[in-house]
Amino acid sequence: MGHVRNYIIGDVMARMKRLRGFNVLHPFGWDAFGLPAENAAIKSGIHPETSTLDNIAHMKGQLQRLGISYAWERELATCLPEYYKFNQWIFLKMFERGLAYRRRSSVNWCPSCQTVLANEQVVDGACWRCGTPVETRELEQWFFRITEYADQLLKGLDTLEAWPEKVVLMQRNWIGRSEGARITFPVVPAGGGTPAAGDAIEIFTTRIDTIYGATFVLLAPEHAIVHRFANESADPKAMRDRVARFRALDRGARLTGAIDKEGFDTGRTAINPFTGEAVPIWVANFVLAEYGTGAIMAVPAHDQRDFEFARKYQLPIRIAVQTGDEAASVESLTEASSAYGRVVNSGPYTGQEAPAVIKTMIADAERRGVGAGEIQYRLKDWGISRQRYWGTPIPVLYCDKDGVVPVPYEQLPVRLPTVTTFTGRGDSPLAQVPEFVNTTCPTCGGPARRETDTMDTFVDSSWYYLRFCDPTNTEQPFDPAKAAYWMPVDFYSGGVEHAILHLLYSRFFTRVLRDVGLVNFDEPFTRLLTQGMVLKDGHVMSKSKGNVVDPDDMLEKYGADPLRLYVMFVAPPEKEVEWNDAGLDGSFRFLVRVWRMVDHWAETIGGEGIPACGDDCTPAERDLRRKTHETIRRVTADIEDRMHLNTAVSSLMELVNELYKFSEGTAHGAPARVEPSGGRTDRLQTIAVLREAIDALVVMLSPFAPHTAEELWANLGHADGLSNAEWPAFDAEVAKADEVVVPVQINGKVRARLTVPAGIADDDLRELALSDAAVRTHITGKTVRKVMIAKGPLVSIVVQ
RNA sequence: GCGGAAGUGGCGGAACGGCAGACGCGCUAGCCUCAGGAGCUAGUUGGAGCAAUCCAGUGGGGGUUCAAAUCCCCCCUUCCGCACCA
Repeated sequence: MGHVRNYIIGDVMARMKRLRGFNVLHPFGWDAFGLPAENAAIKSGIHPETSTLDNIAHMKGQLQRLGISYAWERELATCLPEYYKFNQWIFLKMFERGLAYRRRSSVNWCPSCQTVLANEQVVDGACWRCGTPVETRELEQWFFRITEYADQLLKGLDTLEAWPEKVVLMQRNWIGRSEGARITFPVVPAGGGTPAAGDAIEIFTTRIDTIYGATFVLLAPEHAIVHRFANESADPKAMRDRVARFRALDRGARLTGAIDKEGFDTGRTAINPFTGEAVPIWVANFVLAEYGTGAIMAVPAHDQRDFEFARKYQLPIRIAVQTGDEAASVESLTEASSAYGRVVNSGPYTGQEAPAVIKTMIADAERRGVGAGEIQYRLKDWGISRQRYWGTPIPVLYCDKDGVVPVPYEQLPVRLPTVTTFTGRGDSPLAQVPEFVNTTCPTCGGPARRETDTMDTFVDSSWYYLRFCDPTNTEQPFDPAKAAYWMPVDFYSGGVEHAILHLLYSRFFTRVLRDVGLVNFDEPFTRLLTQGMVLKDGHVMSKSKGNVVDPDDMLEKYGADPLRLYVMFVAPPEKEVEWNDAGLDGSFRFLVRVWRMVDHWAETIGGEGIPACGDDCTPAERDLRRKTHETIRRVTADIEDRMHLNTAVSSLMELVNELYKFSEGTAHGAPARVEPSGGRTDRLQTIAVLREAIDALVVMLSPFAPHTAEELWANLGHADGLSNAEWPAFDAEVAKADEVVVPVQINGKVRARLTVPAGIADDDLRELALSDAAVRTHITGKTVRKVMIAKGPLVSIVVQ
């Protein structure tokens, strides 16, 4: 149901914009590769291709029954070679640019299933399928160098004015930029003495101003130099065992929660390049190998983690920054103070203030050749290798002579071979297909082996929006000219679950394709709407919870229009909603009410040749016209500017209520059919006013309830369908009220309401307010201090 | 721990410095009906009053303002994201 909501929102926007005269591209594609289909194959033996195509057929039928106006002629499915060929094409472009590369990296490995698991398949540190504790394995994996674009991706966020702030913030945090410095700590040889040139540990810090308080160095267990220290130690095996234990412990504990800070002394020391003193080097389980340099300078006085570590192992603590007037003593410290302030105990820098001192110290480090300013990102390169079948083959082969060889463009696509048995065991299923694996090297003609990993399915979804511009192109992913016409995407909606990965990857791909010369913009999605989830009994609908509301059932029971209308009416799109059948009844009733009302008038006011509304209206007609135009204004703004589709619907409901009242006042029925040529003008005017209101209503209703609206439109005698209709034009002159009700506040409380001509002069209004009977009872015997007229208008009187 | 969002009738929600509760659901009464899980009309925040009207009221407490659901500060609750990022 959540997806259905998303599609309806998009359809309302698309239909509305079409009526507004825009050329709208509203396409649909199937993100068809991925684990669910493969897991089903492992369980049931049905081939992923079969189940995927079945699913597509079923869902397509559902979307069509919902009346979502997709450009089906541009439909695409990522599992088809016509599409994934260009995943491979883009991969090759990335490879050429050094943006796709291979390195060893750790993965989650289930020893029982003999396979690699994605992070989300690891539940509480164990395999989701068999419950076996997950191990870490080092495998050669392909990566996309997204970190190359980290700065651009961060800066680009500032231009995304029509994105929810929340998503921008999440991306900003995810990218995680830190400004700091890389500092070299020379390593003292095992037996003591002067450090050898070039033998040093590099650390990254954002707080170089605290470096005089750096009393030890901490290494990640994975840090390369730890091996060497072990070899050079008295008992290499003992040290290696401790490291191995840390690495294993670390993993399990990370997945379940917090881990205790632990570490051990390597027995070695390094020189703090600022103080010149030798400080101990320890290994600590909380230092991350993947971030920075995998080594840190520990400043226990000013970093809470280092503080806890120092206290636990009785390592020295030294204060280097003072924030208040009084110097704190090391003995009295109960926690680290990470605030910026005045640098103390810091040699020549003592007395200088952050942030200036940070600049000075970095400059000095650079001049002395012991470090440099550096920017670090939390963002890591994107590992795209999956040891799975149902995905895009990575277009690379391995030749004994030529090494890693990209598949030539003219040999694309590298087709996914048909694998018939799925066990879920062993390495990549593709490795079990010799006809696939064994091939010839395009460079030397000798034997070569194909890469058997497939791509992460996020690759598929990182550029599909561009493919819609030119979905049948066989030569390139899309024609740049066509992309330039349609792109970037003006309106993009989806769940918040895509806030980081999908949207970040798409932004990355867009920039890569820009650098390749295929697109001429940086940001793929101009306006983003993150729609809320649809809940049932307070929980996300899911098969395992058994709380799924099947859209098919609702379509069966109510039809598409009430379902569409209800889903739009129940809450603003970005809010999550609790599913409620009773509300759907209400939407159904509303549509019946509209039908009945239009049906009632259709014969009288239908057909061609109804004149435009004239000026000599009865008060009732005048009111209806005003309501009509006020509704046009509100509905237009609600859909186009605010995307508050729920209030757009409620405005339409108000107009319908008004029409019922109007009909009531028109002698309980329709005036007799009046021929435009010989009719009485008052009747003609009534007809014209009704026609204006009902035409506008039907057109504005059509994005929400297209089937009903189309039928009504035809019944009203419009020869052309709604696709040729125009969104009604707002006339400010008509919408303007003749009279307005002005509240009068006395000391902040509304004590009276005056009905006055619109546009009344402030002085006259003040006069009227002060002479009003109800107002007088509240101000007699008191002193009027102030009378002001606020926009609205509204009168505010202050008395004492 | 850090960051973010949100707390409004019995319910979904409107209003986002200017008439709190639009619109809908539910409920109540009346009309129409053989009947109604149909339709129409009216009512529906709490308290006082026959009534006009008055008092209180947007999680709690303070503040800014002629005027606060709306802006600012503190607190409570719920949800979400990140979680040793040096």
